[in-house]
Amino acid sequence: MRVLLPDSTELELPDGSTGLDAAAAIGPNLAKDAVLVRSNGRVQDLRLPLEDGQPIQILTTRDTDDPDALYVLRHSAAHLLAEAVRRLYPGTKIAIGPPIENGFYYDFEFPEPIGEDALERIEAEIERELEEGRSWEREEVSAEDAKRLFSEQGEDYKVELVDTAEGEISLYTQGEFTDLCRGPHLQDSKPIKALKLTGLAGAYWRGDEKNTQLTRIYGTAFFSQADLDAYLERLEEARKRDHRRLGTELDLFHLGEVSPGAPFWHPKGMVIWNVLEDLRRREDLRRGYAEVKTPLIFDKSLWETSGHWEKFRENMFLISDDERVSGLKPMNCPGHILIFGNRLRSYRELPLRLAEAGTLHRNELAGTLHGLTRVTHVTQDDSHIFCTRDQIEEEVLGCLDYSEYLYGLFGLEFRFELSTRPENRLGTDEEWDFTEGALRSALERRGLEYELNEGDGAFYGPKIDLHMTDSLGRSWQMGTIQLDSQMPARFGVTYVGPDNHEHTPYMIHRASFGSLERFIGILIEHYAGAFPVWLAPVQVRIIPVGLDHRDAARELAEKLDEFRVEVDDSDETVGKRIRNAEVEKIPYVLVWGDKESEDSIAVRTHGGEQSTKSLDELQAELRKASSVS
RNA sequence: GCCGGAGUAGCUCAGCUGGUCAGAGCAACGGUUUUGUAAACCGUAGGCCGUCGGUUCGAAUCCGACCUCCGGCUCCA
Repeated sequence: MRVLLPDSTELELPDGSTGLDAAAAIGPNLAKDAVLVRSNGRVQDLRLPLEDGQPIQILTTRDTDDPDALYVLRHSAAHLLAEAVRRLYPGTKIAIGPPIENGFYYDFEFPEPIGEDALERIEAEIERELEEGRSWEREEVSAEDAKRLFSEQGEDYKVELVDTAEGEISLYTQGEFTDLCRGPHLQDSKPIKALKLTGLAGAYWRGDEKNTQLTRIYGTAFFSQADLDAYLERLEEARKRDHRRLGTELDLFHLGEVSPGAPFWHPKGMVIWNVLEDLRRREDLRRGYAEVKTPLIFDKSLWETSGHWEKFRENMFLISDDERVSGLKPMNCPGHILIFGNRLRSYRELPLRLAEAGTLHRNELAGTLHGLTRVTHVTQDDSHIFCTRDQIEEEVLGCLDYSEYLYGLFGLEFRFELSTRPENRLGTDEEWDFTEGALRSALERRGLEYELNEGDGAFYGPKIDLHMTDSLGRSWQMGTIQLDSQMPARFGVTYVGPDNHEHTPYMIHRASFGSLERFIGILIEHYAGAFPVWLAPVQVRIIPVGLDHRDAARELAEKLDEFRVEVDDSDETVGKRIRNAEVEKIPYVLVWGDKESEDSIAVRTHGGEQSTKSLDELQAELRKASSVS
């Protein structure tokens, strides 16, 4: 057999050769340092036979940044973790332990609960394993043998995994520890030069909260101590971007115990909020949305009609007095449907696009709140488009365009997900074929890449969600486009078609920012608090050098009053006031003293760059920087 | 809701093997200084040590419950 090497040369090998054989044929050092084989984008264990005629690439311990090489390293590290836990805590059952982005974890069922201090002990045990050295043996067995092995060991979770496994069953053994595993793995533990256990958490077996909760131990591993140090440093840097921290430092908002999950917006945070609101209002107008406002509180009967009483009551804040039970709205759709249904509608009015930055309240499960990105007081830039079947695709395209335009303004990176019919759903299969097809077709017509999220749609229809990642790598759902063929029918709203008959409209739920709170949280992290001029709460700060310059500084501020300008004439040195402006991340600082005039203003931008500009030049520059789009 | 942590001045944190343990820096306030591109100097004030209960002669410190926050799981915009 022969394989193709990355430099395009061919390598002749005996039939049935493995990746390790290939590496050895090239050189003994390569064989020693090899961690896995990559072929056509697929990774493969070194111990497995190669396919004839295929290109291969041997990854080694020197590929320290390669995600595949790191995955293998961390996967093997997870097995060391499991071995250590089993030795230290007899009777512990092991579940699964995959590599993940930035590390790995392993899930266990401990006989007794463990605390965080256990991590040190376990880490020490892994260090001991590393000093001793471990090597991995791969073995393929029948499902029956695998089940026998694991049931003898009392490893119920592994037995269950064998039952649901597809394809070959393979085992990896290191030392006295054998695990069910598809691989690939390292040859031995030498490449694991740095390892750290990073956390402890509860996690449900197979991700289902109805199952038993296991204890998950998180860790990470690298090919060198320097890489681990660099990773920890990056984490620390990311923490500095955390919007919760910056929200306090920049005096944008605060959260208080008296109203969990409901932000108090401070003046500076409110500036950003209003810039976004203005932007949204302008775009809604431009794109043919009509703004409405609907009540916060609705009688229970409305929620029964909408289905929220049945499906969403757990997440609703309820109010009751002697007279009646009401609920604070968790969504705007019922209100908008009531506006649509308030009088007879004609097909000539469609598509009817109603928009509202509505205040919603959602009583989230304790333990899920998170700064601005997960709140109980949610402000959605919500709109509902009532349209005919034929209009759906065009409207979805319009929503996609809206989202891409908005996120483009901020230079945000995001990804689309298409969620399709869930098991628990309303409507016929034909209906779902049509609605899913319409969303897919709109995505494809715009040439957008998207991930398919099968079975994750709403009970009333499929949806396209826009997802983003925060500074610590957590993924958040932002905007959403949901196609709904059920809600209008539940409310019995109709329009009169050209055939003079009544028809039920389709409804598209669309939010572009998603929630203003979450969006601002993400924005703070995206800019690390250093907002561009058009978003910055304070755009320009003027610092008079001495007492004599105060009046001139105020005059200058007046000439720049189309911008958000402040004069800092506090009794501090110039150096201190500059520092304060830098710490507050104000984009423009103007120092005004004896040397300055309207023809020559000392300009300092955030970060320290200095220049001299005339008032006209400065105004032109600021106008450009503060305009949206 | 579940698992593991944590809650001490406005902020960041020390004190937490029970007994001068109510502490520091920054911020605030007062005074001196009038400043030229990231921190002038001196002083003052500020805390029911998250809340409630228990153990003890004595609790910020030990125990319990609750609240909130942090890291995850689940759920979600």
